[in-house]
Amino acid sequence: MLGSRIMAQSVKGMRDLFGAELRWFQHIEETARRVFERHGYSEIRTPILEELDVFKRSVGESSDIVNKEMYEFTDRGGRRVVMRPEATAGIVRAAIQHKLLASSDPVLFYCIGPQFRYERMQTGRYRQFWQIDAESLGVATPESEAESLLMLHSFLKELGLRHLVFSINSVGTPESRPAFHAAFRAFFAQRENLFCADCHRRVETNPLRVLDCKNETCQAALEGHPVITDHLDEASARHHLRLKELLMELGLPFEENPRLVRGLDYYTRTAFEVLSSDLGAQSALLGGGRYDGLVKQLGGPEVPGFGWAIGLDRLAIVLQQVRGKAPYAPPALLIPLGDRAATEALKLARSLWDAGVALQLETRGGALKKAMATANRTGVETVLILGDGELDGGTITVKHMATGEQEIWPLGEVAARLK
RNA sequence: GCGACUGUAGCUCAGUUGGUUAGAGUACUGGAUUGUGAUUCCAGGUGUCGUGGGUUCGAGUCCCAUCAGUCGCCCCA
Repeated sequence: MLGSRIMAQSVKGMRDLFGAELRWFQHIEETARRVFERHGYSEIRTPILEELDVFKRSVGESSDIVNKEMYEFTDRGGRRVVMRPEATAGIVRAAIQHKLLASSDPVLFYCIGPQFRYERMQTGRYRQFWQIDAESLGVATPESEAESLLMLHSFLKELGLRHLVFSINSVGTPESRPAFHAAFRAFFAQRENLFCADCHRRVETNPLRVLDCKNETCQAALEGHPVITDHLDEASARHHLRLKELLMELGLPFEENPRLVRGLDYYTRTAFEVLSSDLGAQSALLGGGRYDGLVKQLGGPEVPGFGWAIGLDRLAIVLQQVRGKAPYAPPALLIPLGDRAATEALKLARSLWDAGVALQLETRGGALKKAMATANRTGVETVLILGDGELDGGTITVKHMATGEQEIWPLGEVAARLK
């Protein structure tokens, strides 16, 4: 008894989803499935646990995720395993394992599920968080990126989000990046005293990361910095130009952000993000990009890929801000009065359920007043009352909670009229 | 990993330089209405004051630790 209070506590950063918030999650997931299937994507569900190397070789050994944020342990068989911190690596691993990339056919997958990162909690940031992920493997064209972004756009549009702007950039290729690094380091050296300690570290390990330092002084010091897109190889430059042309052609709202870089090492060429001001410091609502070297790095053929991930927890917060309550109304409530009606209500409910009608049954057997109060509180729109009078007449009393109006329906018409 | 703040009824919160028996609204239960919901009226439980120590004659209040939450840094979804 003393201990039970302490036990009834979820692990730090892990939460239970239910009620209004879960309604939003469900609505988001249903919308995602509908839109993605319409685009020819199919679902994949990969394991929570992956071999440590899957993430070391993809996300990058220098990244914070791999260095200090992974739930990593040795299982009973002595395997080094990790609870996935992101979805892409596992999906690519699966595609390789099942030889899905053997032909030149594109592989279009989406994946909805929890991810795990051991981090300090903040608004919209949990240690178990949920992502919706879409990956397009096997196509290198800007057209495939436009298609993916178009799908993302209709997904967000159907959720009721407006005024979202895609922020895009190109981070080049591993071959072309050294040219930019050299130019950037030269720029940095001229004014290195203006940058913070973190940036001095970053300029050595990953110069791109200096560009998105949150420090205002550093951002000011970056004025006039060399732009990555000026140092691209010719093919990457054409690719970038073509994508922008397509986005304009399609009327997709975007802005070029030469300081946009991504935290995962595997991105090549196109990188993009969508931010939201409703998320406090955790402004990133979604992000993604191209990863042409990843499949090979994970032991597969040389196959390109493009994908993105959106945070469900954060998306739910934004939707709550702009749309309020989740689009959900509980089904009609059937209230029996008296012992005879209690039996008949179960029979009636069964026939309605069998006919596909959504219905809740009041089984507490208390006063009508109490049942009505519950119905009112939980937002029930229609109440069906079944008492001796109704049973004798083969009817049922129907009350519409919003207006308070009541009417009498023949029992035989209930199924049809409720549908 | 670092910093700031918070923790009192199921929920939202009061609670005076430390002072007796811990409060309001809402929700809950019963009644005015034994077949009608936000309303009104009356009556009533609301609780180990996050947890464990310490200071004190005395701690919801002060100190320490710990757990949890919120918000930043870092990083990302």
